[in-house]
Amino acid sequence: MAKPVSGRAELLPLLGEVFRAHGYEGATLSLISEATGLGKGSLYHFFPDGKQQMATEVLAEIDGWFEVNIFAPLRSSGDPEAAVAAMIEGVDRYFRSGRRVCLVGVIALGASRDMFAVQVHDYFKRWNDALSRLLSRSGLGARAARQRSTDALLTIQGALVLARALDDPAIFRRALSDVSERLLAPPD
Amino acid sequence: MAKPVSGRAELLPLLGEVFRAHGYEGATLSLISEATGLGKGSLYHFFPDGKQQMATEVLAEIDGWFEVNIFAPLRSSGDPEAAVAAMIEGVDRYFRSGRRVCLVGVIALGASRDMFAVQVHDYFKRWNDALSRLLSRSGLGARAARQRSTDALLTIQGALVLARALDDPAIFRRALSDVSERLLAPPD
DNA sequence: GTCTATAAAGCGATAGAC
DNA sequence: GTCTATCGCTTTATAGAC
Repeated sequence: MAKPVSGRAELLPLLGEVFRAHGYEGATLSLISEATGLGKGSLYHFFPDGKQQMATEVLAEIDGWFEVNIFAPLRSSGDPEAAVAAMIEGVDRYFRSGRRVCLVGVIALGASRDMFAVQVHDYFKRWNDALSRLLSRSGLGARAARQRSTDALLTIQGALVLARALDDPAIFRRALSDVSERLLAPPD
Repeated sequence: MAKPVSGRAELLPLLGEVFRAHGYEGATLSLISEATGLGKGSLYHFFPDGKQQMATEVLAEIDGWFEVNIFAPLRSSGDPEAAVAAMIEGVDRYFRSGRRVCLVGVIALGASRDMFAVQVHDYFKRWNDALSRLLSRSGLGARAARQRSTDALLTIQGALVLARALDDPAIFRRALSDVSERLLAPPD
């Protein structure tokens, strides 16, 4: 039983870690209650629609974090090298160098994908759009830019899977460095 | 309710699809019963240790399929180009061009990873070893071979995640073609 | 806003008839 | 080998006291 929690803003990150660790199906109200120090009554006070609302709001909070810290800088930058470097560093910190899993990816793979299909789709689409447009602005053709951007996103997701499967965070850091290199390579 | 099933050999693939679609936690005995057309009594006749045994045997069957169709050919081939092409084609067929998810990856991301840690770790390690040794035999340095091999595995996993998240199987096929190219590129 | 108590349904697993 | 019935427990969710 952790320390009780005052506001909804403090609540969402704790909920996020439970969903990350157990997936949507595996995240029981008991686990959530234990992680937050709040009884079920209190949880339903904050989230009248229950578990689904909790996950929806957690996804929205994650989306908001990436919007501010990753997507927006990508959109407003005129310097591809600096922007890519900043994205890589932000991603490395967010995923704790491969020791933290991507909740959006976890949900994308599971049965709960249908329930959150729009949020999952949007998160990756907006990331992909922001990144590929940055590459386009830097002189790359639209198709090549889109291709490199998609490759970057999928490499990050795959690195999280493999790093966890092999219990080797170095896989993630190495993949991030590869991503950076491929993103900034001269046009083919 | 699907048609009843006679032997254990017919049972495992059906179980596999349920675990794939719902994850370990989400795969309830009711869903399994429905998918196989077998009552719980029959399921426990085949798998006395219940759900955990089912998943263990499904993972073992998947591992066996990859051992025969992917890993072994990689180990015995002297022709890297042909071997990589055969691997890519086998992977494309197995994952139905990105429309089917990787159960080992799904479990690696979830809370049930600890329960199946050895099987998950072994699957990827043996794949990685077989592939990186093939590249070494073809003249690549051991470090570069290992690096390219890891990159290939993680790209496949990430492509499955992103293809599902964006509901776009083309992402998977394109990623496979990239993997093939990077695997067979001349030494840096 | 937090709690306890509880409802109703579903869970994994078992027993025993056939 | 398959089934139904059932056990004991946990699940999500609600009600109502404080």
